Amino acid sequence: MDTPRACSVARSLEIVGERWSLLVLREVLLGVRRFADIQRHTGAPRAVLTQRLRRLVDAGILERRDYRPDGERTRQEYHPTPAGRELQPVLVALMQWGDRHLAGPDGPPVRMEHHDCGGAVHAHLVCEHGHALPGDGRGLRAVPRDVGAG
Amino acid sequence: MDTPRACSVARSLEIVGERWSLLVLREVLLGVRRFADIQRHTGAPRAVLTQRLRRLVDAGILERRDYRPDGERTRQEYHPTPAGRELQPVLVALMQWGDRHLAGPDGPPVRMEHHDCGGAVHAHLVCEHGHALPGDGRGLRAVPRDVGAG
DNA sequence: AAGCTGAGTATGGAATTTGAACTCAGCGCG
DNA sequence: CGCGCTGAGTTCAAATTCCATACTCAGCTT
Repeated sequence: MDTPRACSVARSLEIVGERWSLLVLREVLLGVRRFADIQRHTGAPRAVLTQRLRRLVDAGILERRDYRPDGERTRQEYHPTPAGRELQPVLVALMQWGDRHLAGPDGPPVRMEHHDCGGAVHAHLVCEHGHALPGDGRGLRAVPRDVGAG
Repeated sequence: MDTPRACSVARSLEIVGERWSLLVLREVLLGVRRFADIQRHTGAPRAVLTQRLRRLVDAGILERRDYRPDGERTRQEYHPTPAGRELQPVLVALMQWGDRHLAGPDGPPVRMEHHDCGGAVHAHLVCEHGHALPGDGRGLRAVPRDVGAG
């Protein structure tokens, strides 16, 4: 068998794995809605940003809406869809890894906190029976479903 | 200020955000150690795989070791480091999103389970006081530490 | 009517990616 | 000892993608 492994990680990355995609999503989830602002905050070139936004909209991760600020003409803004919001754990996990391993002398630049209690939020691995797994994934087992004892 | 946002997501993606990097890591975490096998399972071109492996090693995510299978000469194999294992939550989060939103008719191709109890494992958002957040990140608040949005 | 601004398009050169071919080392066989 | 095989890359040209800069277009404000 020399076909690459069938895997949801690969499928997800085909959609959000291109450069800038996750940063665009980060901005939108932070509440930044407009093309120019997203461009400024991410640093993505405009042409690429156009492509990415289109792709994220097509994938059902963002939604493009018209709106009309006072004294301006109709603009477009990008909102997260439910599917887009469900990528939060990916962003939080990436962020906490970066915080741990790549933070500069000033420490993490952004803190994610629980709106209700102010506590720092982390992505944890938990099994359906409520057992917590360590952050390094020890105790985790991958079970392919189309290989082996078929 | 027109500099892009300082953010650990961006920093992490600078290291693991290139094409193939996370798939290579997935393989290594699944126990695939050798160049040719990683190449087969991911589908990455050899030249790119060489680059990515080197970069992951440089970043302290993988470690390259020599070993000697019976009847063969010395080979190299790639092992995850602790920092590499700490990316598990990222992979699990990506996988669960793909499972939910991109699974084909056969359902998810791989299942992550808790070695001790067999229960399905998920990446959850939890605050330090033990409060669980919903998977779509509602109740999550980002607090920048050096930038004001207005 | 002209100017300004947000949201893109157009464009051409630089950087990456790709697949296919090539290299190199060393073990097992004869 | 020389030969072929295999794993782990390296080289190379073509295709793709990325990037910076310049250009367009709509419509509100003056």
